[in-house]
Amino acid sequence: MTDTSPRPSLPPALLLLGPTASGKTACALSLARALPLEIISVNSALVYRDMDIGTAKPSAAELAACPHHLIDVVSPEDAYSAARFRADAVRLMAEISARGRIPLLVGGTMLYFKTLHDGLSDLPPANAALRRAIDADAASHGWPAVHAQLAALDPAAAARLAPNDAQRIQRALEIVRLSGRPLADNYATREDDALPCRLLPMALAPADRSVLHARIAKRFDAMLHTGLVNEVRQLRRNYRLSADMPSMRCVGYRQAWEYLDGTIDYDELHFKGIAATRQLAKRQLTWQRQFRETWPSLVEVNCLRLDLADAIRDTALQLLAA
RNA sequence: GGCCAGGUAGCUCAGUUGGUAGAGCAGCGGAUUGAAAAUCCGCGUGUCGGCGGUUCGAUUCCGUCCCUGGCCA
Repeated sequence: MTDTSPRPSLPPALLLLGPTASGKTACALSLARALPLEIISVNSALVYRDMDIGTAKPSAAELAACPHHLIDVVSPEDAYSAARFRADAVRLMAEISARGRIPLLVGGTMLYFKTLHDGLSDLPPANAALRRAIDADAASHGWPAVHAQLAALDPAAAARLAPNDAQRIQRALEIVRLSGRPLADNYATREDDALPCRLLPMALAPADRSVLHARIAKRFDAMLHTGLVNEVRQLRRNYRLSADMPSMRCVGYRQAWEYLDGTIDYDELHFKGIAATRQLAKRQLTWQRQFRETWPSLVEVNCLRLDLADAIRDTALQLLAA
């Protein structure tokens, strides 16, 4: 389960990862024309229904061109998770392989890819009531105080976290309280659901960051012209949403939310939306550098080359033949 | 053309009672186990508009020129 090296006994699964705006969707559709694929989306934003423009969700025609999975599977009011992704992806890979087709896992949520490659520990799931209590505590005393509480319960866990890392402090405290054991003990027990496929990973990376930045700006402009603000207006009307929900923290949606609240003006929406997207791309590329070092079989392709779709198709065919 | 206010980091600005300067944002690097498009950590030398002058020393004071904005002609 922690190995991407060839295991001929298992059927193959192609992986295609890359930063936002690197051309993953087009490559995936091109691959689907050449191979009997089903696509599994590896994207924490595409899971949300009615969030189409800001997530650059594939069009209805594109979705119809090839079976897609893990798109539009939850309400914007709900949370998805890395663990749920892994379970869903493992099940889907097995089902698709059993149909005699090849799973293509494509997306930019790098933690999700990591859960496939490295697996997860057997941890207690999120507990809404406990999280609410911790949030309330942090609101009145500050996260450093919550961090100090964690330090009293589990010094080693606290030592690994910055006093302001709200999300991880909350999760660590949640795990320690629910399990009654230190975080390290929890991490030591691994889930034992082995992958049903051998992973053949491909990555898109830009040879020149500034070109990716230009694409990001152009695409965000297009989203605004296509009606991103109106999409968020509809979401606010049709769902019971708040700014701190995972769906409304997505790039573009957070800024559109602030714009609709009147906190920022249109120019700021434009600037901050593009900046947030660039920052996302940077974090994704940091993950990819790490994958490059730890996944010996990872094949990287420059996403700025003009014959990208052909290059990816050829790479995939080579990996499958090997 | 005259008067006034400005010209300091990629952007918006602070500051130095004369000892060559610092915030926010952007950017860059890193971390990342059920919220991850999240969350957090680290990184600031820039002819302080140009040229002269005063001074041991000028980004700071003086002169002059250039540029920007406003008001008046």
